[in-house]
Amino acid sequence: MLKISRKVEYGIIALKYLHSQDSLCKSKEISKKFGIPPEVMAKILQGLAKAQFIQSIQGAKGGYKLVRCPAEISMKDVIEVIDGPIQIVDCVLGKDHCPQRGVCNIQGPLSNVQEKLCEFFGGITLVDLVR
Amino acid sequence: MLKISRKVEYGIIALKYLHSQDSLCKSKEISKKFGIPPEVMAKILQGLAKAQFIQSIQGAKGGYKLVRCPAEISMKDVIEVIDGPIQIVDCVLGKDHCPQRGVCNIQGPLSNVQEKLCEFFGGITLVDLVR
DNA sequence: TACAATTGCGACTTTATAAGTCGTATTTTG
DNA sequence: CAAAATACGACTTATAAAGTCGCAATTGTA
Repeated sequence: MLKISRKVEYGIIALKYLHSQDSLCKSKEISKKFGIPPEVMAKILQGLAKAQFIQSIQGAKGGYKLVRCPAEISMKDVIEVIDGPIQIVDCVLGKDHCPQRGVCNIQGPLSNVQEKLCEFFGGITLVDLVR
Repeated sequence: MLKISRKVEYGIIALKYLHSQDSLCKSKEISKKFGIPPEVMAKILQGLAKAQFIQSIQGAKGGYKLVRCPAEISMKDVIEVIDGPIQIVDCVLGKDHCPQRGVCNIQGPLSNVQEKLCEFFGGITLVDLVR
């Protein structure tokens, strides 16, 4: 309920670590240091690389490094890259055919809340998470 | 992910309905009107009654009615009554023994985020959800 | 050029939690 | 006493999160 997924946690942990290191880090190195399952860590870093928050360098001696300014990485970004769009209820973005369709009295107000929540997480950056 | 549970949705729907009616409403009446499973609706209303947001009257001719001012019912209240405390990650309130214990670099900052999130939902009242 | 170390990707299994169901007791009205 | 409602707890089912496995692609180095 209103939980941040462990993947997002792992992502933030990794981003913070990459920020503190500022040299090439291997996926296994991070997963070992923080007790994160290595396959999971790998996939998260791959996703973050695809989204251009970090840069990946393949091959032996490869690894990842942060390439964006921490002030320009928000929690909203990280959440959406890793878990997809923030959606407090299924109906708001219209994906779901819930039984309340038509009579539901909360869709409008909640879509409003959702928007504000996005702004909330958009306003929290890696800088805030480093403190 | 960051979802509001269906129970909370149902709770908000019911509270809004009770607000709009302002006479005794039966659980089945609400569940029927909004396509909510009656047993689920019943338990949610029981919880809201226990928490003193609504008043329950037992027996034939019984039902529920709103007894608190809508401006004094926040989403945080509703969420916590129905689903328990808002907890964006397990570690923050210390319940969980996560593998990151000790090396985790995000507990402090995230507990801060959690606090702000509580304020966020504490600031949204039934009045806002009626509009 | 072969090998080791790394990232990249997809399918699968397991586990946890949300959601819903069922049965029965209790209260109150007529 | 019967009918209509709330009250409560145990159980089952469905869904989503979390983790595992296997193999391909890339690159440095002996």
